[in-house]
Amino acid sequence: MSTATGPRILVVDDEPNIVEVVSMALRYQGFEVATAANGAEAHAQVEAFRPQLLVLDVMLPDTTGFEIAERLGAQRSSIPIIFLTARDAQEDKLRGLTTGGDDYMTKPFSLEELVARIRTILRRTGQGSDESNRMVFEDLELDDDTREVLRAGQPIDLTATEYRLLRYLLSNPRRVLTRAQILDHVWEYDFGGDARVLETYISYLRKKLDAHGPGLIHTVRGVGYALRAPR
Amino acid sequence: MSTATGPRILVVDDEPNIVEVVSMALRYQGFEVATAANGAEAHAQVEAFRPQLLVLDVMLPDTTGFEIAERLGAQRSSIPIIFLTARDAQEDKLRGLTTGGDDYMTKPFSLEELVARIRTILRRTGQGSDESNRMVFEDLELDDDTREVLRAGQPIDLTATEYRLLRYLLSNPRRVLTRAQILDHVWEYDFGGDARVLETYISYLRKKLDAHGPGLIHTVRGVGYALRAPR
DNA sequence: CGCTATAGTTACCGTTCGGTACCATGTCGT
DNA sequence: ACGACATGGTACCGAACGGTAACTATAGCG
Repeated sequence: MSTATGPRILVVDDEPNIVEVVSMALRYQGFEVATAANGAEAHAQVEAFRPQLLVLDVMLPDTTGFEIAERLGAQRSSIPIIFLTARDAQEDKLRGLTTGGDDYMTKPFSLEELVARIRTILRRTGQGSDESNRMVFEDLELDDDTREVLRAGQPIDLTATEYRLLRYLLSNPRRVLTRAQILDHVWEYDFGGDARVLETYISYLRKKLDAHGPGLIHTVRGVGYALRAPR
Repeated sequence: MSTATGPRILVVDDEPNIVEVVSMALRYQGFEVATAANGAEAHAQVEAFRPQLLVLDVMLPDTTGFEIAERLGAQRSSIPIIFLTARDAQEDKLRGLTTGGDDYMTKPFSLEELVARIRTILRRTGQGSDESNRMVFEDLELDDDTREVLRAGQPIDLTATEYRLLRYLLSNPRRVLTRAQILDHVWEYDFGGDARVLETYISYLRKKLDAHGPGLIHTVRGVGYALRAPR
């Protein structure tokens, strides 16, 4: 049912591309999304849109994400924030903020990672769905808290990229995902490298997953990949 | 929605950041939290919120924590207080108060420490959960009263920082904790130093813990650490 | 039946990340 | 005041990771 409105998220960034990419991804995930390109718009949108979570670029044309966070004052405690910052920014400033239930990510990030963090925070603050942090498909289980992956009860060790890829596949079981979709979600949004990496990592995943059972990752030639039950 | 209400705690401090950080941490721990920024608000909240414990900054804009404590009068005996004070403040005044079942901490403190003290006091006054003061994971035991740590029955000597770190890990068994989370909880909340310290202390802990058994602290590369059963 | 495009696998290398030993500073107790 | 110990910072090493590339396998199609 498409009328079920998901949690409201406000995305604030002055780079239109980021806003575009992020908000589309979040809408597709069922969130309600509003956007703002500067501090003034952000404050207006907080009033009008009443978001349950903010995705907030630290560097904005007219202010900083920190200032916005401060000016939110009392409401602040009920609106967690995910700060976006350049890779080399001093993390100390941010670190203090994460204790408040906030979090931060360094640009460029993967959308898969962002969605995962949003889900974690909303779950923690009880505003999200009471969905488990656990994804299951056939005899494959993935627990996002412990970061444990089990195939037929057997624990499987995955690297960070392998894990992101598998989680994305698991979040869209049976659906065929195109190469472009997977690259866009699992790799950093500005990844410009060879698209062949994907095949490599699919290969890695299959090797580790199928050591304990028949193949779950199905190739759809000319299109992409899909998670399907083995026959 | 399961709003299982934990013990009610009132946090009083005029620094919004402190209130923010502390109240979020306590809420996450399952406490019900109200806040106040000055003496007037504090008194009002004691009336309205009926907290079972106060976290009370000594220096407030309109009064001092001591005065608030005094004015609470008769109710006082049933509401223990944790005073917060700057490091170099006269600790003599505070020491007298701790005998009454109260406690004090100097800023900056670690959240892990604050939560531990709150738990201790609530347990003592019988208002807390009937949770044991003992944490156990596999063959690892930690007793918060005696500050004893046992691995496979063997006592292990830990320094203060090592102990806080281990306790935080034990309070989130199996869950992967990010570097930022650990630094935020185990080190003082304004710790801005090099995050490498963490690895150093993980190393110390492993050395001491794993002298009596297989590794319990598991590295999740690119993310953080988790307490896991050895396989 | 064989050619071509697409996918899979493996190997390799540069870089990053984590572990540990070592050192400087601070704190506490005697 | 001194010594011992805890804490935090630095440096260096090794391992793991990610991405590229080269080679192999396979499917689709004329």
